[in-house]
Amino acid sequence: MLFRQLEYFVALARERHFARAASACYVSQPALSEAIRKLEHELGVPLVWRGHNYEGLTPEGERLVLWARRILAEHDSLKQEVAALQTGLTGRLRLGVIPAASGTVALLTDPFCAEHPLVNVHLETSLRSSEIVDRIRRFELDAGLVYPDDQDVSDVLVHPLYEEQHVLVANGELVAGYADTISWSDALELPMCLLNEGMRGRQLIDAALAAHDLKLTPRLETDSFVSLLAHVGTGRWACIIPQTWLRTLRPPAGARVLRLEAPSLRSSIALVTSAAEPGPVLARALRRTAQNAEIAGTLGTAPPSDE
Amino acid sequence: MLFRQLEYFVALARERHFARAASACYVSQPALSEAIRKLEHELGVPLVWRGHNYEGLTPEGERLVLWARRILAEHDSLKQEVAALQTGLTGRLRLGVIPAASGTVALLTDPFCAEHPLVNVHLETSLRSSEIVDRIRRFELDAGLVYPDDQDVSDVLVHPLYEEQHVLVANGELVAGYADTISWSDALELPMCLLNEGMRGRQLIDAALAAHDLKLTPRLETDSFVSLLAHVGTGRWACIIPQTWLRTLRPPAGARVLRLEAPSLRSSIALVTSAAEPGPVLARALRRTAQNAEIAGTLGTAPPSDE
DNA sequence: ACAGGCGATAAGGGTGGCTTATCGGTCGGC
DNA sequence: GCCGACCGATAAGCCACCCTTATCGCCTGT
Repeated sequence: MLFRQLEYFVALARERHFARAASACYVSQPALSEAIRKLEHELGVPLVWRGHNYEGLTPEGERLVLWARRILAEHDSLKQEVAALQTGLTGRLRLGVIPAASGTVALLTDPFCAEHPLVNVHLETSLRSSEIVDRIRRFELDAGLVYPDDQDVSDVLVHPLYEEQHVLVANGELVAGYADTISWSDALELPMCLLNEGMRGRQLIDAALAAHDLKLTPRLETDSFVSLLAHVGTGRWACIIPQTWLRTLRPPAGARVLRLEAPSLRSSIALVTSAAEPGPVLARALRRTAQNAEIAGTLGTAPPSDE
Repeated sequence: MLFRQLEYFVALARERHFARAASACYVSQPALSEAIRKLEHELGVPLVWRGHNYEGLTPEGERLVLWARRILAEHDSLKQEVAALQTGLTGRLRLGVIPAASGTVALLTDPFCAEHPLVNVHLETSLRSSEIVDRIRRFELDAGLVYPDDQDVSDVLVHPLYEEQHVLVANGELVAGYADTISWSDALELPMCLLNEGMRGRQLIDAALAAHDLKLTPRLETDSFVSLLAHVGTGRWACIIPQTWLRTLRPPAGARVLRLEAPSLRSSIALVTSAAEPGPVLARALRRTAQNAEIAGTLGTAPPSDE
């Protein structure tokens, strides 16, 4: 059995299409077809349901693809680790980040890159926590920043980094009557833009409101924190975002930041990595960086000022 | 990189000799030499110190061999698991057993073989606990029965099975004056044969005696429980062995079994398996058997009678 | 000095995997 | 109902890789 066959097989499981999988592996379609056939022959089991199209994996195939992904991941880890012994860490760190942490991730990646100048970091910042954890399990990502709550964290290592606390951001004139705090019910009176209902950051807000028997129907919904702040920047909108956003990015000109009355919204952000032992060097190095980076300290000292 | 290259490399690390490693892999010596060379070229690091003889592995090589063993073990696990889905469990379960448990191991292997008739079980019963654990870490054994005390059990799963308690076995005439108990100091008066000083079962006895400021210099030492009992069978010797031996094997004709006065010698026996996740199917199945087999119950009910 | 052991090198041969070209079969659109 | 597009299997040829045997260079022990 060859590593190449396992790569082809994993590609096929991912692409669900022989020709696409072949092209993803930079080989011709017959080459991939035959490799799969050889694999099936060697194991003595059909791995793929063969209709006239690809029709999914057999139970044996489903089982094999888990092992294959693991073995290929360890194959990568092996190469990276050996390479690290001579030149220091190299290679690519694939990091999945929930949008809420797309600003704070720099507090992690920046010291990491400083420590390991030869490592290439690839970020994906539009993923949901569950997608990130799944892809770490499939060894398609090395690590992720997620909301660990409500996640199935079996088979992954969870390393809490900091707690985010939500604040209201609005143009100074819209909230002229408030010192540095605003009640939830007053907040509802403002022209509000929020994240989409499918997003966890929004669900946190909805849940907090529901606890007060309040409900918010924002005039504008978006999938991006940046566009939230951009709307605030027009002077006619308010939004609710994690305060951590304002420590790493400056609030729009003219905007003020108000704390929301208790119960404040808190949700923890964690670094997750595969629990496979000993796992890829890069993930280990990232965990080490996270321990040293004092991220909670950097973010948690004081709420951002609105000067 | 091919699985075959990793196999060759692991064989070389084990045999410490190119020609022997090649022969162990059923290939010619140049084939193995070139495969290693290719591996080094591919990784861009020397893996083997090249003098005129084999001179050990470089740091990178030491690191690689750990990964290689792991990957090859997972490769095996993969094949076994896929095969198990169609025909039930098959393959070979490699089990390392300390001599003290070479009788009781049947309580585990027997139900296991009954449950999984297609599995071939290979026992090695002359290993020390530390050797067993090391070889499990190197994926050369699937599981073992060991004394978990004093062992470094990182990277392995430990599953306690039962406690052994030592008893004295001697011909009836030698111990005619005793009911069913004998003191340690009286025991010293008997012509005693014991295990070698290097063996854990002997060290337990020496430690217990040392606690009473006693010391035993047996007339005869051996590395085998069977030969101990054989000497007892002559009628002129006494020995001290775990009682569990007498539940699975009958004591010699004419022999009597006496409990030793407090503090009784107790030492636990555990099943250990690799902690690699999810690990080989066979090891998982063996753990399941161990849970169901009620071994402690079977052995611990009452001390063996000497009828 | 010489023999023997060890690992590297050389030359040749066979297998296996990759390529392009083509086929058989199914499905969707007109 | 037919035609075309798409999908995966098959065919034939080629190349590369890996294994073999034979030999060499070097060191070591006697």
